[in-house]
Amino acid sequence: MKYHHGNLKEELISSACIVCEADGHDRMSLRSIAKEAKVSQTAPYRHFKTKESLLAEVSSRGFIELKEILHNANTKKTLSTRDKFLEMGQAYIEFGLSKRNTYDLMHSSVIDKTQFPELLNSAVGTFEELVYVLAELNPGISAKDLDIKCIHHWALVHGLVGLLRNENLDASDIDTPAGNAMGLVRSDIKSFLISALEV
Amino acid sequence: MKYHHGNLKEELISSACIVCEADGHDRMSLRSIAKEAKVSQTAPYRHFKTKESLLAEVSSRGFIELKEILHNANTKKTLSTRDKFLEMGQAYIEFGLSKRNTYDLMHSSVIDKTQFPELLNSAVGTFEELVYVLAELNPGISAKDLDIKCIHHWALVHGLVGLLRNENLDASDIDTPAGNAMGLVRSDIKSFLISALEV
DNA sequence: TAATCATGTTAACAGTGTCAACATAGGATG
DNA sequence: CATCCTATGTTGACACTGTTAACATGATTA
Repeated sequence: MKYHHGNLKEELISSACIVCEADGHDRMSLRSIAKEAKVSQTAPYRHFKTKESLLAEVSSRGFIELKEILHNANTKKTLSTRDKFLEMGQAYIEFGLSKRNTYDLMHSSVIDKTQFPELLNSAVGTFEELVYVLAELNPGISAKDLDIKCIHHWALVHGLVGLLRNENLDASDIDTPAGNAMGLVRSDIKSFLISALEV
Repeated sequence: MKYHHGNLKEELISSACIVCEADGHDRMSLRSIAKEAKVSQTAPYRHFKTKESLLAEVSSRGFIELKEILHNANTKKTLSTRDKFLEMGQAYIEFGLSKRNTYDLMHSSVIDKTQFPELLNSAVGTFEELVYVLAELNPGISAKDLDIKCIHHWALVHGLVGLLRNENLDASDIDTPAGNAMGLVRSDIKSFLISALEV
């Protein structure tokens, strides 16, 4: 049996990605993923200074994956620019809903992004993908207005994910206006995006 | 010295509200707030089944406070309906930024809202405040369209809070498009709302 | 007065992140 | 090849966490 693992860092990260999405970042323990890698509970400390820094890596990969997803939506050559934009919006929301816990981590305050430059870059990279398509969609727009438009649309889809993901208002047994509205939107996200983005 | 505290439940809640806002809900320990109330570490369990249920109480109060803030904005009699609506948007965002950690808890997935009916009611109540002003602003709108409009605007301000609060993109030393745009929006939230809400 | 119940207490359990001290594998250096 | 160094692993320990069980006492009610 080898004393050295050989690929521990990578295995810890991918293991953390899986556990984090399965159980949520707050229920993920360093010890459990160390155990899963058949390694002692303190071995991860040779590769990550703290649990937070391992989570930062997981978060970073989340942003990179999201950027790829958005990029794919934005490069479907058969679509018009407007439809690409809509496709991106849908893809974003789908990611937020399907990778629920990872998305949670990505926007969680347990990680101070300013302390992890690599993570900050990944997050910013995601934003850039939105800049591209909005620039194409609004020729001649000023840089400032473009930036603000980006924030606007990013906030909208991000906020919608937050509402659909966390509130659970439509999942409850109680019949409420908010819950019903949420169910309506959830059942036809594309229509909602068309009306909300007004493109 | 009295054996019974007399008002422990209320003191635990208000203490939890303070600690939660100061340190964040994930860094708040039951034991520490029990200690602060000069009571044994298990005393809270006579009033709350779990830590989660205490946090649910904190969250619920957050929603109630937010509802009041929105209601105040919506009843400034000197303002037009449109301005009331804008005022509400600003008030919402200010709450999200100033009561950062409480807002975090309110939208956190550590609490399953469906298990705390009182919390669910508080959350739904906040939504209703938005319904009122939008109904006034859009006379003759169908119930369905009204609901969807609510989701739209709620998602926008909620998403914006999320971006401004968590991303920290503009607080970092790194000069990025996303960071610059965020700074622009943050410095003049009202202008952003006017352009984004298109009212 | 006696009994019951709400509300406190202490002791303990299993689990957590993290650190210090130690051990070894494998590459670099003589 | 022998030696040393460093990266990477180990064990043991610490202080902390939420939570439960068993016990004690204060207040209320029959």
